[in-house]
Amino acid sequence: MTEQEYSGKSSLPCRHSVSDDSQVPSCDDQLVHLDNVRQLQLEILPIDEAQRRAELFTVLADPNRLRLLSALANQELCVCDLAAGLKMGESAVSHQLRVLKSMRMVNYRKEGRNVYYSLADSQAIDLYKLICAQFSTALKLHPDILSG
Amino acid sequence: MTEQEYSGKSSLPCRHSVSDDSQVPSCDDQLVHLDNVRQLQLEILPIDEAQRRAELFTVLADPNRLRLLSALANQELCVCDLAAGLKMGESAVSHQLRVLKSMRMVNYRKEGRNVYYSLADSQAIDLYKLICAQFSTALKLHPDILSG
DNA sequence: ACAATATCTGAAAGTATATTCAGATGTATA
DNA sequence: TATACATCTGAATATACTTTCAGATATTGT
Repeated sequence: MTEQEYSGKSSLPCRHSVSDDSQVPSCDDQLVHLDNVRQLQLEILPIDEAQRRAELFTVLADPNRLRLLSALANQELCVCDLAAGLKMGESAVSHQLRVLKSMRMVNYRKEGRNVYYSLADSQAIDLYKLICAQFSTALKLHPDILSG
Repeated sequence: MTEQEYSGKSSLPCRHSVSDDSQVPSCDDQLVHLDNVRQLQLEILPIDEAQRRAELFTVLADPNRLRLLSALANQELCVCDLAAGLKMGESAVSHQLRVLKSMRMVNYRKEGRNVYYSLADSQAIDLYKLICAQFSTALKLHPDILSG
């Protein structure tokens, strides 16, 4: 996850063989290599945007957080019911809800001793719902997705 | 990421107050609480499917892997050009390509000393492309997504 | 005020992940 | 064969993440 300038021993251009009419990128000599790399750098997802996208995927990369979101998709729920429903400790649920809250994916509402959480109305949740829809569609077409 | 049965000190049902006509789930007494939890468990994403989805998101949760995928979206590339283009060490690129390969997200083709990688034609990549399309659409609608 | 309850918080422990380094493998070329 | 090169691999290090534990905070009811 570090983004420091790469300065390892292999920063020199490689010089692998290539046919002239090839569609394959080549680095026969330093100039061509540098041109290819510069061209690549224009097309590649910029680091800061890659970082932002990766942060969203990081939040979605935990099965318990996915289950929390799926539980809240139907109704607002308090911490203790979420903990019981997911068979998680209440402290663990609270920690994970804080992660979701920091990404503006859930809202909370205090009522007496309880705190009710619900899906937020945010851009991150919009994207999450779209992804979920894609998952459902893909799963219907290919029930063995990601396992076969 | 452990999925062991929860057996902590707080597994007893909570008993928070509730109004009778409430849409809010209640756990006034043990029976209602258990019913709610059982109902919840029917609606929540099952653990094994949450695990599978989380594994895909885990692969997407690293900025360098997202950048590798974006580079390969346009053309097949060898390890050294990817390393130069992304300013990563070649060993790091190789390690990450192995992760992508294990999820069947990239193919490789050996040509002499070089190994050319390209996006695979797999269900995981289909889903990745759909997610990318959603990202692009959402980003066009909301340029400040995930940061505002 | 006191006890019980629901939630939150921070530290600790265990696990997972990413990169680097050193060296191994396999290929092309002099 | 010997050298250079591209890639891979495994160990080591550093960082990040998840859960648990103990205790803090806040609210309700006696």
